[in-house]
Parts: sequence; C-alpha cells; structure tokens
Amino acid sequence: MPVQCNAVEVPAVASMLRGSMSDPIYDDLNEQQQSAVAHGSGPMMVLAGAGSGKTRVVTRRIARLLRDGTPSGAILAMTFTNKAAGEMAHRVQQLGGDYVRVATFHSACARFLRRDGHHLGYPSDYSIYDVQDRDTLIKELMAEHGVRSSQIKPAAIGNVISRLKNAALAPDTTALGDDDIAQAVRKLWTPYHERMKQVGAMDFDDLLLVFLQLLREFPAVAERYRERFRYLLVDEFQDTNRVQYDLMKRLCPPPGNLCVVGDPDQSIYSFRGAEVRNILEFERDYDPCTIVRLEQNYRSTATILRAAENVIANNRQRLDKRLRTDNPDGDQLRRFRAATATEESAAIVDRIAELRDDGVELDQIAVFYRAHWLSRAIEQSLKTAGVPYTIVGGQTFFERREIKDLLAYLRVLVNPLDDVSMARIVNVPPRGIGKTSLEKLRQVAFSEGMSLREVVADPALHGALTGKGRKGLAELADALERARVAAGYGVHAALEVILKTTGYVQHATTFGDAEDSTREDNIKELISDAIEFDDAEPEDDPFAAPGEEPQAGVAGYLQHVALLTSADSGEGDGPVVQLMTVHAAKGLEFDHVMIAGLEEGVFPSFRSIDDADALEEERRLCYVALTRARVTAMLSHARERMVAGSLDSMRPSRFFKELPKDCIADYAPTWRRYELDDDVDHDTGWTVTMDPEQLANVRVGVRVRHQEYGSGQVTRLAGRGISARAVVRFDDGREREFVLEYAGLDLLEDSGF
DNA sequence: CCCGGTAAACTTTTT
DNA sequence: GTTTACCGGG
Repeated sequence: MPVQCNAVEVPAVASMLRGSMSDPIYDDLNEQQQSAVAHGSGPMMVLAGAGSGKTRVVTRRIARLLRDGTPSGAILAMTFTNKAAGEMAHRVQQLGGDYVRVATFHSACARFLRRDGHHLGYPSDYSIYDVQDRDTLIKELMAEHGVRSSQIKPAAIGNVISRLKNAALAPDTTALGDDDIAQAVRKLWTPYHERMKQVGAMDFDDLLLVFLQLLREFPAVAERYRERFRYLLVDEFQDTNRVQYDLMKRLCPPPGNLCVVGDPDQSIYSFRGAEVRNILEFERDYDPCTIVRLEQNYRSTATILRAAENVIANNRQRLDKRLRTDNPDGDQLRRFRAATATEESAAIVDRIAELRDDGVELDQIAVFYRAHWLSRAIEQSLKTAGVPYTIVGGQTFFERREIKDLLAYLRVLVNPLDDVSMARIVNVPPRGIGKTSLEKLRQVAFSEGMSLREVVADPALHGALTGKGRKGLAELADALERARVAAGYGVHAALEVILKTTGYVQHATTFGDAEDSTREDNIKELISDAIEFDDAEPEDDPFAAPGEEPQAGVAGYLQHVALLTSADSGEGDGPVVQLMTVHAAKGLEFDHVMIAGLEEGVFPSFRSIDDADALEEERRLCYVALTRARVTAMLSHARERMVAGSLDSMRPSRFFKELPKDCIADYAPTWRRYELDDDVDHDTGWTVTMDPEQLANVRVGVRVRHQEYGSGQVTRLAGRGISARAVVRFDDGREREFVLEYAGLDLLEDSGF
C-alpha cells in the first residue's frame, strides 16, 4: 500500500499555518515558505533542502509580485534545464503571469544575442554549435595548424576550451598546465574563436560569455536589460558557474531584486564549472541579503530521508544543514544483490510488476543510473517483459545523424557564413564532392574571401571542379536556392524542398545498418515538429516580450532546436516507467525509485574514486537520487558487469556502508532459486576470496588460476587496496579484469617467468 | 570517390 | 559490445 506522504493537499494543516496572513497566496505554506514569498525588494537567498517545496515558493512568490503590481514583463526567471524552465513557465502561466520570462541561461542569452549580438559583430541569425560541431571545427583547425590529431582527440581540446570559458579564463592561466593538450589549446584558442566569428557561430559557452562581454562593453545596452528585468530569479543557484554568476551581477547588481534558490547538497555539475562557492560570494556581494532556509521535507518518507541524510553526512565540505519531516516512516529501502547485470534488470522488471499489481501508475516509477550506458541492460529487460518505458536524455533526437544533416541544410540557408554546416552537407547525400573536391572549394572560398555557401551559389566559381563533382555542385546550388525560397514559407516548406531535391530520405534509409528503418521515422518526426513550430502562434513562445518580434521562421526554429534536449520532448502516450541518469533526475520526484548499478567504479564513478572532491560530488549525486523518492526506493548492484567490452567483477558501492542498517533490507525475489555465497563479508555482502597477503604478491606477469576461465597471466594492475584490480590474459586468449579481493583468483607458483 | 573490411579505442554527468 | 579510424580494392 503506497504511503501517502505528500502534505500538499491537506487543508487542516494549512489553516493552522496561515495565521495572520489570510491570503490564498500563502495557503499551505509554512512559516519559512511564507517569509520567502512575502519578501519585498532587495536580494534574497533561499536555501531549499530537497523536497522542501521550493517550486511552490518560487511560483507563489511570482504570483505575489504580480498581484502586488509588478508588471509580468519585469520578471525574469532563470533555470538550469529546459525541463525546469518549461515546468516553471507552465505553473506561472496558470497564475496569470503570461509575460513572465522563464528560460535557461543559455536560451535567454541566445535570445538576447539574436537581438543585440550585432554590437559585437555577430549576425542575428548566428549558428549555435553543439559539441559535435565544435569538435568538427577543432579537427579542421588541428589539421591546418599541424596539431597531430592521432595523438590528441579534438574533443579533448574542446573540453579544455570549454572548461576555461566556463570559469571565465583564457589560456594564459597557469591553471591550464603544460601537457600536450594544454599546448594544443594555446595554439588553437585564437584560431578557434576567430573561425567561429568568421562563420557566424557560437558554442554553448559563447552564448553566455559573449552576452556577458556585451553587457560589459556596452553600458547602454546593459542598462536597457536592467531596466527591463527588475526582478531576477535564479533557480538551482548551486549549479551556476563563474560566467553565469557574473551575468547575474551585471543584470541585477547589488542591491537589486535578485532572488537565488539553491541547495549546496545538490550541487552536481562541477564538471561543467559550477561553483558552490557562488553561494558564499552571494552573501558577500549582496550583503545585506535576506536568507531563508527551507528545512521541512514534504516529499519523502522519514526512512528515505534518514537514509539520504546519513549518506550526505559523510561529506566533509558541507554547510551544517538538516531536514525535518513529519511524514510517516514508511517502508525500508530495498537492496538487491544481483549476480549479473542481467539479473539486476530482471529484478527491476520484477519490482515494477509488483508495484503495478499494487495499482501504481507506471509514471510514478523511475529507474536511475550513474551513466547512460547502464540503461542498455535495463532497457532490454523492460522491452522483453513488455513494460512501457521512456529514456530521458541520452542521445538527443536532434543529435541523430539524419537530423543533424537536415538541420545543417537549414543552417546554411539562414547563415550563409556557416562553413562547418556547409562542409557537413556538401556531399550528403553523395554527389561526387569528396575530400579533395571540398579542399578545392575551400581554396576558392579563401582566395575570393567568400564562404563555401557563397562559392556554391555562384556558378562562375564552379570551375575548380570537373565532371561528376561539378554536376553535383550545380545540383546542390539548385537545391539550396530552391530551399532558400521555400524557407520564406516556413520550416516545413524548406525541409520538404531539401528532402525532395536531394533525395535525402532514400540516402538515409540505405546506410545498411539496423537503424535504416527508424531513420525515416525520425525524419517524419522532424517534419511534424517543424509543422508544429510553423503553426504555433507567436504568443506560444513564452519568451517573447509583448511587442517583441516573434521568433519565427527557420532561424527561430534553429535556435529553438539548438538548445533542446530529448528530456524536453513531450510526454508520450500514457504513463510509462521513466529511465534516466541521476543528473537528469534532479528536480523531479517519483513515488517509487530504483537506483541501479550501485557499484564501486560505476557509482561512484571510477574517475572520481581517487579524488576527495569528486567523491563528495558522487555522494551528493547519491543524495539527489535518494531524495527523489516519495514512498519506496530500491538500490541494486551486480557482482559482474560488462564494462567496455570486458566482464568485470564489481564490488558494491561504498554508499551502502553509509546507510543506517535499519533503513535497508535485502530484496529477495521468489524467482531466484539460488543464494549468493553464504559466507559473506559484513560490509560488502560478498565473499572475500583472496587474503591481503596473497593480494600483495600479485604483480604483472604472475600466473593465476580462475575457477571458470582456467589459468592465465596478469598483464596489468590498477587501483590500490580493496579496489585493486588485475587484468588477466588467460591461456586460451581470453582477457578479463578482476577486483582481486573478490574475484576468487588463486596464485600459481612462479612458472619461471 | 566510395565502399567494405579490420583494428583500436572507448563510456560519466549537460547547456 | 559498440563505435570510430584507417586502409585497400573496386
């Protein structure tokens, strides 16, 4: 029987709390929540613990501002993800705040730059490059500047550039170091940004950075924005990075009406430059500011909350903070020790069936994991069991190859400078313009001082190519010109012309791989999305100000699409189980939560295991995962898992040790007909098969025996202590990696190696 | 230029 | 196990 623990709809409690403030806006709010809603002008920081009713406070506060006469166009609410923005926009709209602007930092800046980027020399129809586009460009630049791409991957350089920009740094910083990648970054930094500007493009980081630069260098423009948005609200403040914080300060300098809401324990984006430090700086920069703490949890059972609090209590770098709840204890957490990943997913299916039999709606069940690749096994089991589900995130619809190709076509229509997009489609579908032909075209473009698109558009410049290539070029020029004309009638029209004149569908469905059949569906989906966009009333754009030109047409569509994630794609049909990474789960809540893959090296990730700070972030991630659950939580781990092609022995996550023992009980499905080892290690639950003395003798080259695989030789060692692992090449050629302490390897005599 | 083969590397997390 | 890079024959 599900425990009802959401205090949202209990009027009796509300009337007691309401006290002197007899006003529907303060209905069902506790004292702290009320003070946050009632706060007048000036800076405020709301430290909102998990499940403490943050969203309600924010939306009620907006409602109050509106009711007390603040024009809705003067309120700007910044969120972190599109999903959060959409949800908040929806709620605010219900309150009558039609013109309250709710957006992510990125989409807001993208929008502002469309209008004001020209001050810095950017076209209003600039392209927004995603990571793929960025890396394509970096790869080109590496070739041009003699950086060996076989040694360093473009993505590595791109990531470093991005990290620097997120911290508002340039490559002259000492923080960059001096390894191969750092040197490449120094060499390519300026060319990269020059080229980006030349092709009229910005990457995700530029959206923020360039807008910040604009505010800095054009005080009059900055003043215009400050006057327009007199109330600024920033959600998930703990996840803002340096640049975002600088933006906030420019848009709403002290002692402005800046309201930030956050929870330091849920800071999980440091890899993207998020600085929890911003919370401390806010107190200093906006002193004196009102600080409100929301410490009453209305979401989870007391048991779940206690489990989560105990885990997070292991973090050393932490403000003292505790959450209370009046909710009932509820069930214990369940722990499932699986032999394999397959068995783990079987248990998940099993548990879902159990919940469904109890009458639980499937959309109240979520499965979380640390990284996307873990979803595969679970997905497979759900599929075979016929459990309907969706995967939130993962490869975005708009990152699919066929979609990116078509969007690249649209981009070159709107932004003729965009050589990266042009190079992408110049031979897609194949029209006889390969690498060498493209190089010739680039030469022409360079000597003429033109973009590729302009060269293609001018038949007089086609002389560089002959035969097949030249014919193909003429066809491409024709297709683009027709599409350009069609674009005047809308996105759909442009797409149809592109598809028809290039024969793209035929091309995309004959790659000869498994996805051939789904590609056509994807293209159809893109078309219906385009139609929907074409048909949408300009007012449907929650970000359009009254009187502001509507964001329509192909350019508008591209901008809209560039910042979308699959997490934003609409709810499918009917309630389905939700699968997602823990990151994607932030801000959501479900009655029943399952967390899979709780193993050392997976969650916490092996990349974080040797770094105290990174490990604390993993722990916050675990805290976020647990606090999503309202009623029950099941935590599972497998003892063996396929990781990057090899079967690894896994140990249970250290987070299990951090849960109070009475919070959690083993989950024992009746279908499992065997038991894992009886003789279990107290902490880990698994048999220790190699004693520490033996363990110390394991060296590269030593021969070992494994029950199942026979004898072999250790070829590589990794990790220390209890996480020490060895790669063993067996005599039959198979290679496996083991956690020594648990793998059951026997040391053989030194065989004269 | 294109397609097929085989080798090699590889999996955090997101706007 | 999966995706990408590179190479050689049509």
